[in-house]
Formats: sequence, C-alpha cells, structure tokens
Amino acid sequence: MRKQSSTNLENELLINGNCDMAYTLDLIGGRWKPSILWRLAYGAMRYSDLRRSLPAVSERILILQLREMESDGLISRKVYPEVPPRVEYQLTDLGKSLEPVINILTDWGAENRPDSEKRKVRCPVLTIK
Amino acid sequence: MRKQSSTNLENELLINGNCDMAYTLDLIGGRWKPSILWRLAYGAMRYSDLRRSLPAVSERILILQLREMESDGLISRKVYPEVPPRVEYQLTDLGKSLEPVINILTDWGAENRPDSEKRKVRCPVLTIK
DNA sequence: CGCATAACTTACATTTATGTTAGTACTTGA
DNA sequence: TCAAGTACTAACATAAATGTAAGTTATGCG
Repeated sequence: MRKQSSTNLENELLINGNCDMAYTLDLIGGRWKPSILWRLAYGAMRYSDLRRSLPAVSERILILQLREMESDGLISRKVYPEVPPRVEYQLTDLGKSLEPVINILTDWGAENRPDSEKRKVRCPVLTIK
Repeated sequence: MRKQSSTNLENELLINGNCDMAYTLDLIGGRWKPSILWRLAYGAMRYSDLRRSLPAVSERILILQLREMESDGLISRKVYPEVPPRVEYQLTDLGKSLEPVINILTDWGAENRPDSEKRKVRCPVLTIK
C-alpha cells in the first residue's frame, strides 16, 4: 500500500506527469518486467509456465508484476473456467507496441555492457509474433 | 550501503548479468536520471545550475544520482580549482550514445501516456550537441 | 568580523520495492 | 483417503531508494 501523500510519491507523479521518457521507464522498469516481456513476446503463457521459466522470482512478486503490467495495459489475463484452473497471460497491442523500445534497450545493453557483468545468455532481437 | 548478500541483490545481478535490456534500464532508471540526461543533452552544466533547474530534488539525492551516472560512465565531472568551487558535469561519449534510446522511450511515452497523467511539458526530441 | 557562495557530506528518517513462508479452493487420479 | 496440481492470497520481514536538515571548507567582499 502506498502512502496517500509523501514527497516521494509527489516527485514520482511530477516526473511521470512531465516526462514521457520517465513514464515509459516506469511501466517497464520493475525487476522482473523485462523478463516477462521477453517471454510473452513469443506468445501467450499460462501462469505456471511463466513461473517455472523464472525460478528465481517468488510467487507474490511475480503476481505483483503481472498485476501492474495488466493494470498498465501491457498484458491481458484470460481465465479458463476449468479444473484445475488455467490462466493465460499475453501481450496486448499496447504491449506489442513496445517491441522497438525493447529492441533498442537490448541493443544498447549488448553493445555497452562490460564483459565483467555478462553471463552466458544474451537476449536475441525481439520479433513479436 | 548495500548488503553484501541478499536474494534481492543476487536477483539484481542475475538479471543484469543475463539481460541486456535490464542492464540498460538499470543505468537510466533512477528517479532523476532522465531529467539529468535531458538537461546535459544541451551541453555541460555546473552543479548549482543543475540543482536550480531541478528544484524538487534534494542535494543528497542529486549528488547520488550524479555519482552513479559518473561511475556508470554516462557523465563526467570536471572540477575547476577556483573559489568558490566550480564543478561541471557533461555527457561522455557513452552518455551521448543513449540519444536514440532516450528518443524512443520519449516517443513511446508521448504516444501512449494517458492524458490523465499528462502535465504541460512534453520533452521534445533530443538532439545531442 | 560576519555573511555569502559553491559543492558538497553526514546523520538520520521515511517510503517503496522486493522477498519468505504458509495457506486457500477445487478437483482429479492413485 | 490422500497426494498432487493450479493460481493464487495473506501475514510478515527485509533491502533499497528516496528524502530532510544541518554541517563543512575555503575564500572574497563589505
């Protein structure tokens, strides 16, 4: 829960209200959001698969990030009334429109990230289906 | 001061080590970094002018953000041995290379930010001198 | 002397983001 | 009956980011 008023929140609103770049960063800047975007770029995924593909994130945090992305309109959540339950997440058109943004962020990182900070995987260029 | 070990930090390293996009976001994602980048895009600025142009940020935080950007190689800090002191900050070549990244983040935000979150100013397209 | 200026630093306080653990409802299959 | 699977939620705990207020150093100026 966020405070109703604080300099911290006021500053966030001030910046997101005045700066388009900051607004975009706010939507994609959560710890796990890039990873989620990359996965959903290849098509819809159900919750359990998303979770298994991200073993380091806890359930609560994954759900939090998904909820935020949903309320920001980047992904949609579709519930299939089955047993056991099935919930699929996928990019909305708005989410898909991030493709060039994601690619340029990825390209810049690939170009400039020092080797010391690199591990094995390098995200390939994204082509959303 | 950061903890020497925590799941939080481990996850940050894991993600920045594996995902170029997350690495880029990490460099530009601080609260005041977009605003700083926009200002320095028009040329070097001394600390006091930067500070005056960002009345909402406190000294400590501004310095923190500048120090991080400096240690990430995005800006450089030049001290003129005068009294009173004069310190100028400016984009490095690496910082300047963010121009297309900044522009696409700005374009996407300008296109998709809901009116309700907009204030008066909209950052123009950036052309670094 | 006493004040002003610049670019900070220090100690402290608060807010926000992230993480841990256990528990829920429902049904199928062994 | 009992475990397993699914997609969560709740209560709690910690780490990190951000903010506040005052102090520092050095010198020029009135």
